Amino acid sequence: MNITLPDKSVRELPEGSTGYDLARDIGPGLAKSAVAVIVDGEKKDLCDVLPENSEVSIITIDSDDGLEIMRHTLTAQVLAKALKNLYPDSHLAIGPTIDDGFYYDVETKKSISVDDLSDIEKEMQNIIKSKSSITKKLFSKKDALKVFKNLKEPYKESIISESDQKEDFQLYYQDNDNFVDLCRGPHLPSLSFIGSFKLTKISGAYWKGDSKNKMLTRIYGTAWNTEKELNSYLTAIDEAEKRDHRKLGKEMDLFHFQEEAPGMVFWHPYGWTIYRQLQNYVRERLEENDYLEINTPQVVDRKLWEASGHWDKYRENMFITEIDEEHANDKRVNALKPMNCPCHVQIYNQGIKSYRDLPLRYAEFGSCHRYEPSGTMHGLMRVRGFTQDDGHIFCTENQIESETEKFIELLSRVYRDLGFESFEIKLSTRPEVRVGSDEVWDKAESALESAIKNLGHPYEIVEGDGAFYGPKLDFVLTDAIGREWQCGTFQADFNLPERLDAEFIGEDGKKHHPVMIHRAVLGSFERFIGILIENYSGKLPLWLAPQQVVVASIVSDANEYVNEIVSKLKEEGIRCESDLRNEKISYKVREHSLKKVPIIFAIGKKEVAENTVSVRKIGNKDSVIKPLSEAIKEISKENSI
RNA sequence: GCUCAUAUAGCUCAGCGGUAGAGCACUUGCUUGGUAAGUAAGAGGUCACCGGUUCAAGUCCGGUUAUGAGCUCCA
Repeated sequence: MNITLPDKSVRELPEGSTGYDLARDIGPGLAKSAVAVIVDGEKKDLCDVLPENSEVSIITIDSDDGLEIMRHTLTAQVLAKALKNLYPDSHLAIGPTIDDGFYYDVETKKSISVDDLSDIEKEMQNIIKSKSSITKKLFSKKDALKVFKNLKEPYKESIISESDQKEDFQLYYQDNDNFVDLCRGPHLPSLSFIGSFKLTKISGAYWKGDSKNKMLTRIYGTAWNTEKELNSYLTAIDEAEKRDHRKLGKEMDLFHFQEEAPGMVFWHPYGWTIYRQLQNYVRERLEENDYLEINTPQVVDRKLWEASGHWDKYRENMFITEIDEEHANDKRVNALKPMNCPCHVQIYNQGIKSYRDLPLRYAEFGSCHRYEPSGTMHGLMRVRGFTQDDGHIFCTENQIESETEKFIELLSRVYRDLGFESFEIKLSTRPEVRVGSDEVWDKAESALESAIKNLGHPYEIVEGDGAFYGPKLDFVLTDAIGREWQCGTFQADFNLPERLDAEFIGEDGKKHHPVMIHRAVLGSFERFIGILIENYSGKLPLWLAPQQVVVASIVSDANEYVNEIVSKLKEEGIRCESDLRNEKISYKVREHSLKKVPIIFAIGKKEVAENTVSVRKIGNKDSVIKPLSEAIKEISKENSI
């Protein structure tokens, strides 16, 4: 039979040849490192018989596909077997690969904890030492079910019985052993290909990801071809932990949380300075873009939430308050606003609006509260009390496109200024359940899409992921270590203006409902500041840094000059402090460097005599001596963006 | 909300049945030192909260709250 290789060359092999035979035919080196094959685009085991006239490429252990297969074999054949050896009464569920590693879900009688991981690792090493080869057999549905019924593996049974497949269930075996795993494969031909690995964490996970189902134990691990790669991965994880905003927030004295107000931020002076800088910056951009800043109540009667539909659909996420009878004659039920939109419509609804008033852009730094489930909170990233850089644009259908363009331009400017050079756009289109006619949806979706196209920005369409009230754009930025954060959003809404009776008088003299666009660039100040801290590892750009300059004396004779410098810097609007403590300069430098102060002035006898400053910038080991006036000029320049 | 873990001095952590410990930070003394930790002394804790076991509980057990890692959720 003839097999076509990736370079289009054709090889002739005897009937019934396998991927391994092909590899051996090409060369002994390849045969040694081959772990699987891709047959007509599908990954197959090396032991599978190749079909006539197929296109085949060989996966070697050192390729990305090879690594993934190794991780897969490690979890399904080694971790699973180790678990069965150590906990014979456990039931195996599934064991897929993920980025950088793998996990296995298992149900155990006795709960497994992190302390058990090293024992499990040891058992895995024992299994790997056997260097067993892995073989597979094909079973019919009926026979496969029988096998797993005998093995008392209900999850495997359920996978098989729910499959549409009738024949060819693949069961994998190791030498001289009764361990069996059901798997779509492919697997390594032998355990000798397993590289370096480490079990990393343990947690619960619902069977099939459904919170109604039983919770299983999930064991996570990471695996690499070499010890070196494993170590550099583990180091990278440590580095990421070092920039955790919760840790840096404590070290830099930015904010804290406490038990009495879970999920609500206590902003310290330095943290609040960052917040204010960011807010001032956004406010300037909003003013440039013809937004009108407003402010609306935080505690609002349930009647409004009933009218907006939130009471029905969102109540379990709302903080509800009751006013006690001592304080009010009739008992009222209020809710802390989880969103600003209904309140913005109330402002829109004051007075009659004409088509000439549109588009009307309201913006609010809206303080919102949402009762997030307890397990979902995470530092500044997911909180219960937060402030959105929220805005609502009331416009006609015809104005959606130009408003979209204007918004994307605003957002790109903001992200660029904040240090995020690129972002992705996701366009979510109509879901199954929705309000509004198809005609309106057609119009809105194409308005959003052509706005992005006009600006030449790449985008991705997510079919059916729009809200029930309209299509939306999501903006995802990438941080310094490659993580993605969905921050900006732009959502057309055909529902709320109608529900809350927002109207305008059109050119035809008749009343119409405007389209309402919900939009945010940062999303929430709290979360965005968390992202900024992590992106910069706490070393914020000068204009955002809470303390911009610390002026530290080297000898106490310089104290007077230090105070003079501080007041001059303050006159220039530079945030600075003096450090006159009775400590050595290296001690002061170390301390302020750890607090990520961007600029340290060290002032000794020489500087006093020459009216200069010794400037040390964060990240630099060297300092530069320059005249005070020059130093101030440079900092002021860098400070204005 | 679910699973597992954690909660001891301002911070980072040790102690794991016999009436609290380290390093750093803090205060004071000495030191005036040139770019990432000068030195000595001192002060600082209802061991998250509530209950139980025990002659005796940070220490063992149960509950509550918060936090962490995941899962689920984020109209």
